[in-house]
Amino acid sequence: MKELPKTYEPKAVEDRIYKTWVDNGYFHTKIDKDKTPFTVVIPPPNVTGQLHMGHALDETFQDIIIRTKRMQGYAALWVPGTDHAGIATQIKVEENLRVNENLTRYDLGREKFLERVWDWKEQYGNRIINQIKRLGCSCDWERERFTMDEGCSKAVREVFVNLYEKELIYQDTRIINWCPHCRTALSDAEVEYAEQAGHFWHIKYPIKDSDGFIEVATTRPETMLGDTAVAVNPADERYKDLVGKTLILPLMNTEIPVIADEYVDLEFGTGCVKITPAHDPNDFEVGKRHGLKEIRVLDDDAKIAGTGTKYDGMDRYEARKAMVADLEALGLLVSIEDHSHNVGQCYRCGTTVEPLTSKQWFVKMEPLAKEAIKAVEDRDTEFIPDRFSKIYMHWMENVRDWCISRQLWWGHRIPAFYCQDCGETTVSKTDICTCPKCGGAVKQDEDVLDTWFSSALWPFSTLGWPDKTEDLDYFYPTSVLVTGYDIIFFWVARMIVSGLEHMGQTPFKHVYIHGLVRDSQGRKMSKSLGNGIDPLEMVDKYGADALRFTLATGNSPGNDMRFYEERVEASRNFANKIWNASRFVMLNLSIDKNELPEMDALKIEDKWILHRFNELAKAVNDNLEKYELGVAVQKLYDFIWDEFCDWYIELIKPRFFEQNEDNITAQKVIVYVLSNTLKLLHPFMPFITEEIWQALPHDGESIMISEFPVFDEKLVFPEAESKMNVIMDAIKGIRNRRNEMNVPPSKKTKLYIVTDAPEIFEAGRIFFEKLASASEVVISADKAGVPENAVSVVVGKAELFMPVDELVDKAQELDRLNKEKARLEGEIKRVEGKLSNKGFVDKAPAAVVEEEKAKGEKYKEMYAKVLESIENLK
RNA sequence: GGGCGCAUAGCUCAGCUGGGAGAGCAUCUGCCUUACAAGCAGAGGGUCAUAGGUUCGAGCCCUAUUGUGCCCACCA
Repeated sequence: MKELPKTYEPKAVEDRIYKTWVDNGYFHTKIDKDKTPFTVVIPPPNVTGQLHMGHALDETFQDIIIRTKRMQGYAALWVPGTDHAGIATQIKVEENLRVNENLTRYDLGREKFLERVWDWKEQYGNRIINQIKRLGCSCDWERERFTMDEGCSKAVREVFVNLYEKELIYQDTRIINWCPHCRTALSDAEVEYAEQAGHFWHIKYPIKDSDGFIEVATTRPETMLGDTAVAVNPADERYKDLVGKTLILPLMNTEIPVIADEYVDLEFGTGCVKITPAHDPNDFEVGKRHGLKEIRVLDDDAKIAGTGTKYDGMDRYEARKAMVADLEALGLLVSIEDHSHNVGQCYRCGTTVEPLTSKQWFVKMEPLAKEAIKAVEDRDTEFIPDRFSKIYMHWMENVRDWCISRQLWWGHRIPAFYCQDCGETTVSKTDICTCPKCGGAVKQDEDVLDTWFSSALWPFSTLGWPDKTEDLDYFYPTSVLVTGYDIIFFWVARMIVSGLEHMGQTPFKHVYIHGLVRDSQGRKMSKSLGNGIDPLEMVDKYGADALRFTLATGNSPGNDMRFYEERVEASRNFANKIWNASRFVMLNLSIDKNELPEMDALKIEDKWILHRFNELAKAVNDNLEKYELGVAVQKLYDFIWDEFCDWYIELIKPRFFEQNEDNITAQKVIVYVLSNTLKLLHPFMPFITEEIWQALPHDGESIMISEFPVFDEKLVFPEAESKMNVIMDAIKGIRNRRNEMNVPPSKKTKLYIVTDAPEIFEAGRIFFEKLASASEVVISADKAGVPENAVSVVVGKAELFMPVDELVDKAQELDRLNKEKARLEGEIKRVEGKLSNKGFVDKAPAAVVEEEKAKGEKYKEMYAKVLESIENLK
């Protein structure tokens, strides 16, 4: 047996073990008709950066699930990959270009620029994959995918053409969200709203051929250049006579009508709303209803343009300032109120987005959403926890058409071709050069698709769709999707839509939603705050197992978690505890097979630990089945530390240090329990469990492909359990008593056990010597032999006495006994109260009633003993 | 404006379908006991936010309230 170091050194084992797993092909999942498939597709990390704690959490959960299922005998497939992350990546590369070479993408041109992005993808895509590997993730690397690889690109075009042909994709000029910094359209989901302090400007719009005017209130005076009407509520008595009149639009000096529309709120502002159809979503709708012109006054950089005024060329905020000043000079500015309102911001760069009309491509959502709602209603897909299905439902029910075109270069180019001659639009799965209608030259649409368009296809594009592959047939639909609540709308919802539409089946049975990882103060980890903790740094310092354990523990689905280093340290300590317990086992091992001994040879403590282990196996299986990962791992922790290490190892030490038959039995039991516990723990802490398992007698090549333990009828020993509980309670009672009296462990005392259940205590005789500092154990039915000067401990089924050299302080002893007496009186009263309650006895389950009765008996027994002790003391 | 979380020991959080409140860290006491001081043996500390209700029985279910966080929403 090689000498094992006293502390576990993850660095020395992790890379080596991971390599063996990969080399032996354990991660690669083949189609196996004899097995049930269990499929997980990874939420592909963006190729923009590096692994952060959120990824670590996400990957850890997935790996726990997939490793469990693999050990349970499923054909468990975890498909890895990365996302091209359109805007995010393009911004990064452009930034890089600007800083290093002082160039813009326009300087390079589309083709050259895209080469640069591919270089970036190569570098950072690989980096993040390597980081995932360091966490120990058992992905099938032979199936690694990228959202812009050939297959995924093919899927994207297939979907685009299909939807176009079904008229579910269309092109139209509508009001969209525009990010002037990224210079692209955004979908509604990509806009984040933030409360901002602003103003309400009250402005006079003169009435034509009159010296009267209408007062409008606006938060965005600069858009007034594009006003094409002023609206009032038709029921508003104040303005009834003005409807149909003409106003002179200040600064522009054009004529605009006063119209009546229900949209206007009588109570709000002045009751008169300036209508700017080209720059406000509501006004756009009002404009449609009234046939108003849409006049765009802001260009793609959010500068005033095309108005023919002096404001042309000014930035939107600069123009606002200038215009307010001019209005004031003209005497048309009535007042400025403070007013805070919601402002939309680009989710990538934070720039205030501009609603404006633009020609874009859209997905018609309503018919698709219907199916997606039904799928969740019918529970074809279930959210864990369930409350997220409500959030999903609400979004789906109110979803608007999805703007999918982006004015970027990095992404899937829209497969639409415009004829230069006849103007025909052709949407095609393959590139075309000539117009199918007139034969003229065509030009492909310059724009690319929303990055989420390709992500939406991920569960089936990664399995080979649109080709009818065996993989697709076998592994689709996937089993569970693990992701954070922050991308339910972006991703989960759209995958469900796509899966139903193109595969006719929802893409996953379960959606396991987790929360965000926050810092110790509950703040979101972010680069700008500098409060992020690098998961790789934690792996370096404490090991991947410790990090994984930390992330899996004390966490429940859907809830955020706070992360701080001390927790990883505690996890590392746990790993070390396992290491040392195993070291102890190995240092004392003479057997070379892992097999249970004959049942007849088992001693009480063996039966107890086997029984406890068996209960653990059952619980862990149950919890994992219900995705209660945090509960499962907590139970493993408690079992290993408290029951296996602190009790079982201590209990068998006397046997271990003697070379007899007993010793072999103990060895067999401990090897069995340890190796099987390691199996249960393996999905959570893959490296250390493998390392130890390999060193123990074992069958098979690797713990990761061994069988996951389940409940075993043979290992049910309830009697041994309850007897051990009596013994352990007695030991704890003695320890407690000795500690109270400041008796050092080195000072052994004789122990008298007065009991009417001597067989239990006989079986535990040696434990009292080793674990309760007894120099000698005397078991008897009465107190005849117990010396005068002894302190007592009353436990279930027995009274224990320890003679001490020092004189016992009678007053103190009496005080303690009286307290104990009062406590027991309380307990007895409570139990009797319960048992005399007819409702309880009649309605509570029999087992619960029995339990109460047993407790009552025990307390009464103890009470009698305490009374007796008090008598004796007097 | 609507919806959804959370409120449990000093701190961070578990607590699975209702059957006498738990962990880690922190604090206090004693231990280098031949696996582990990254450890061992003990201890202290909680009217489970508040008020009602259902139930034989509520941290858990229902209602209301307070505090706090998040998501959604076109009030210019």
